[in-house]
Amino acid sequence: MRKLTIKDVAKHAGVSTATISRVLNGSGYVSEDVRRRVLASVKELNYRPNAIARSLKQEKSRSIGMILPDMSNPYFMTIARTIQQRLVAEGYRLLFMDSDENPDKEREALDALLSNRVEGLLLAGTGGNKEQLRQLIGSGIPVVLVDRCVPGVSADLVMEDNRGPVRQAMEYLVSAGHRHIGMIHGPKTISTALERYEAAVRALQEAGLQVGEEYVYSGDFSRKSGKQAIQKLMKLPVPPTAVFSANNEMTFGLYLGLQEMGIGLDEVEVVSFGDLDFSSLFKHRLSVIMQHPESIGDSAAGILLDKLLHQKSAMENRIIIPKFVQKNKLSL
Amino acid sequence: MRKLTIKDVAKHAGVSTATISRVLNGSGYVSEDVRRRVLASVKELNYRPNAIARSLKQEKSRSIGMILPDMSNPYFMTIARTIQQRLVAEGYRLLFMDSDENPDKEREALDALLSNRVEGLLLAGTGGNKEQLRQLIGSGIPVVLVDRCVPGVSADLVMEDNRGPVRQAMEYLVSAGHRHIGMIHGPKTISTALERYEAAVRALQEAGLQVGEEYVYSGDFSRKSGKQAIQKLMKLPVPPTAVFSANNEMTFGLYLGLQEMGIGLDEVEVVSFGDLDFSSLFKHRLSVIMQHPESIGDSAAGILLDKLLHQKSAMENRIIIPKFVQKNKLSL
DNA sequence: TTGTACGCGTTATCAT
DNA sequence: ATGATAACGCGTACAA
Repeated sequence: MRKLTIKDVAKHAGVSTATISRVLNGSGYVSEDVRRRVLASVKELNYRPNAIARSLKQEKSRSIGMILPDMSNPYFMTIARTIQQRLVAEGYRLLFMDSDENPDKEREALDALLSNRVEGLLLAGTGGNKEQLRQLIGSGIPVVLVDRCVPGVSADLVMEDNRGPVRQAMEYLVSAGHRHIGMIHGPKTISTALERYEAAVRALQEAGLQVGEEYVYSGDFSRKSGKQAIQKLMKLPVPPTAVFSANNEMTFGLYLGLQEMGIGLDEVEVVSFGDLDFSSLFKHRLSVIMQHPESIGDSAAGILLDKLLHQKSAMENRIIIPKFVQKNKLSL
Repeated sequence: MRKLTIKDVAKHAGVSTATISRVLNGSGYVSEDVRRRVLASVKELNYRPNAIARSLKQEKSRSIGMILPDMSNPYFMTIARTIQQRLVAEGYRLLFMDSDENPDKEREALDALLSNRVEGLLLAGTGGNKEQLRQLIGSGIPVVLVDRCVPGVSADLVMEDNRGPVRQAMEYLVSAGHRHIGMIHGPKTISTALERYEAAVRALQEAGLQVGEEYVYSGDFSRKSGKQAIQKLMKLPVPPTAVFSANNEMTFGLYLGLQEMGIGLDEVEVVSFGDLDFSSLFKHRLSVIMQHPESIGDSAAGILLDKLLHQKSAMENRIIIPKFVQKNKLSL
């Protein structure tokens, strides 16, 4: 089966290529008679327009780039899913890449997307590649930062408030009587990690609690690092009675770690930024700062589409407020 | 910032466009002197070749399509992640779409991918769109079916053996003394669901057990349907003492359902096709048929790349054998 | 070693 | 209402 082009269809239908194009795009006038003949030929030959040629001619790729840090984190995948659906519904295709929290990979992804002339970019960044991002934004391509801001780069932004809920969570822990609170944080190059860290430390200080350095563990948002963290914390001379974990994956790791050490999962009071959707299945003393990935995705896609479809240019910052929920109060 | 083309670079470097192209693609001879000048110009202007034009000219899109049923199922996302990494490493880009187990969406995705002239396709199908798939394969585009075959469509295939492990699992349940075994299956249009179903029923029959219709629930591979299933099963006059669930998400739902009904999670012996990676955290009597999404992804990408890069044409069927593991024996 | 010019499959402009 | 044709940005055969 040879490569089928618009010319073949034109020949088959006995009209010019221009007419085929007009029928397929609904542009210009075409008599009902000819239209039917063309459509018949298209169907018979099973012709499908070449999107690449169309893109070149129109100087529009109809594609959007998205770079997320972790394709195996349900939080990001929910965002991805939401965005994907909205964009496809509007006739865009999504070029979706995974940076793996690695600025180098992120940079490569960025390069690839630019070569493909994406019309817009959605990014949950690693914190690096600031210069490229600035250039990119300067060049007029709409960029929407998702979940995380990139300090020094000003762009549209959809994220969740990190500070407020963390403060609330810490106040809860203190009021519950905890005096030794462990902290498992993410890489400080990532804005969400930094904000959660700062807010946590400040809230405790204001509550009159000193946070010993040995109670703070710097993880990398991975399950594995959460596990290592809790195992280190629980071996302290005075182990923490409560722990704050800065994301869902590390919290998961935390519980796996406790389990492995033979420590009851409900012996430690835990606050997690981000949900563990299976937590009702085991005994815990878990409170969660509930995130809203669907809202994030929806807002981000909405803002991007506004710029793409309606040339909106004002910059938007949408902050979604996560809710602090004591799951143990609900489920046990 | 205007749109930058190869001509601008040529002008800036004082050479012809052909030379620029040669430098950038490492094709043909270019003097070291000129090469340096060109690269300097490229960097200075921050020029990036237009992948769309390149694709058109070369009649190669350098992109691969992938359609998976569920972007929120960790099993599929692990496959996706693996494939994505391998393909990107070889210079391909991955157009990744989500069919949501819906043949209509799958069809749209297929159309979009064909319009984009993907050079290969990876598909975990819904079971529909057979005619299109046959055409597609006939047209010479390498297609690798992933995780699921599509009956009546012959193509390369990487999947896991469904029958063997299920038989093993059923024999285990029977030998453990269970006489009332519930079954939660997926849609029979999906090959994995059908195979698991048939194998389960046959194994029980051969063990001399009649499976009452009321013990069989037809789910849709979703968490929600697993929950509904168990809630129905446990309300039977004689509730099952063991349940077989045909995928990970339904097993998750199963436990959520038990939890909601106030039934101890370890009161029912469960066999799940596909792992629950958090199961060590709660009391269970769970056995798992462990799948190997990384192997699936790796093999699938490998086969596709062989065809793409080395024109291999022989058809391959790779069957991976999942291991039956009694998790309770390990973790409790 | 380098430059000229054509063509990839479309869409859009200008005739008719 | 329809057709001829230029142009989108690039790679490459051919010429020099």
